[in-house]
Amino acid sequence: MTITDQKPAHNDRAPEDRAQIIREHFRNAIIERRLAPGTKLSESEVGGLFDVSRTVVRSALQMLALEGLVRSERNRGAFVATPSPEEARQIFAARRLVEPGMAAAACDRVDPADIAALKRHLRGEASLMTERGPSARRAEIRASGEFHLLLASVAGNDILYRFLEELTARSSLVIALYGRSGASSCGHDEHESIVVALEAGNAQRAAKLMLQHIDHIEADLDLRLTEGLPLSEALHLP
Amino acid sequence: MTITDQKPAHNDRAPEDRAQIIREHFRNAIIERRLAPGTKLSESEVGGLFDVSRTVVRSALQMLALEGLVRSERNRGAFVATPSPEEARQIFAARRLVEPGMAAAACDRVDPADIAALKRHLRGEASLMTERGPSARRAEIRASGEFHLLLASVAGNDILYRFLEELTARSSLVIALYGRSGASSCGHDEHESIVVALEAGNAQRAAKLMLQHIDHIEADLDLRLTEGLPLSEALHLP
DNA sequence: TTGGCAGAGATTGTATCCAATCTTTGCTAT
DNA sequence: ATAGCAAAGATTGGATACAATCTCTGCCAA
Repeated sequence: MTITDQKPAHNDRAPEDRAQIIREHFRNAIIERRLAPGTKLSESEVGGLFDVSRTVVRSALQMLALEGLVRSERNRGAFVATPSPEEARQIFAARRLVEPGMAAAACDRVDPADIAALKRHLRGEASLMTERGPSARRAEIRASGEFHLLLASVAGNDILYRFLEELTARSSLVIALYGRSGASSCGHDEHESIVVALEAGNAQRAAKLMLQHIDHIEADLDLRLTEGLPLSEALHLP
Repeated sequence: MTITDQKPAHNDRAPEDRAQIIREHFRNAIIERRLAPGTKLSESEVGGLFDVSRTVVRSALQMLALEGLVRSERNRGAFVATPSPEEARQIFAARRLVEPGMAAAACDRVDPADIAALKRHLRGEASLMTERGPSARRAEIRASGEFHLLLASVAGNDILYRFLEELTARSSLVIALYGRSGASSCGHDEHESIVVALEAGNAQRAAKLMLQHIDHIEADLDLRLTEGLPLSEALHLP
């Protein structure tokens, strides 16, 4: 897998902030696992692909580094992040801390239009699960994370939304590295039951289901592998 | 108040990442309210003060913008952020969601050395409260936020620590704008009682006290003032 | 054969230069 | 006198050029 998989942005109607556009392209590529952890992101190469100078590429890479999606080493370059098992644990600990309360908050503010949007999303997830092929798989991974973001937007807190954007994206990296079953589709009906709780206005139940859901995602990980072997991280390099 | 209050970094033993150094200087200046919300941060001027090119200043400002401490307007420049009342509410909502659980987590992982560090911090806060002068006030504001960060480091989750760094810094801006009593010292004994709960290993009580503490900080704010008057934000400019 | 060293090539870090945009100032016409 | 407009100045956005650092390759010696 190389960064050449990345489609260049055609800037015909986007005169504003090209760095942001590049950032989003990489974000999507990382979430959908078209870019493997550890992939080198050369400034010149990226600049060539998007037809911009290194200046704007550096800006995009800096944003991605602050989000934890990219690891940037001085005088060495930028690489798609490879979260350690410890980092993975912290990511899910943060999600366990934030998301149940957020689901409860969403429950208090949800309106019929939100419910409709959530159900529409569930139908999309379901139809993706029936499709075959790697493209559908990618879309499924992506949709699974977006459910959590949709919930965050219902809760109506931009700051938490941004935080969860970071956490879900990094979770995708973690699942790519340590996921056992490969597909993270296991949780679809859990999404569904959370929406049911939301529709019923049962905040406590929504929070509890969300906590269980996160636990299930984390339970599918195998974080033992490189445990206590700091040098083994390097062995992941192709 | 101008950005000239900022002391330049002498880079004699810091050959690495000057942008990071500049970022931290601004972070501290904003937290300690030496830089007022809305202050213009001109790239040339900052570059002159730190004796670096605009390139590295831009990098620092971009980091600060992503943290929410600086608002960056295209072709206009960067300004110290002026959080809206709604933004302030979201910041404290996020803190209410995160910090009680974090206090509980800290309770489970705390060791005697942590307790000692926390008590040392409390003594520092107490002694600052007795001192007079704006310098002591600044240090007090800063120390008050650092208590929460200290707790986050006890909880041992780097990701939450970074998130809370952002939230406490932005809270400082909010208090500068909407704080009623000016001094945020009101909460010192609350810090103390949280440490007591921690020492007793009572996680539930620590969480409850933390929630109350955040509520008290927020209760000192007056968020009505500019409510519903979008244009009044501009009137804050000197 | 293996270890180390040196130099070439490649890549990042920073400064500077030019273009685009905004702001201000001063003039003109109503 | 005031509103509108235009040109000059200032500031940011982006590209390029140069410096610093790293990596890789090949040679030499043990």
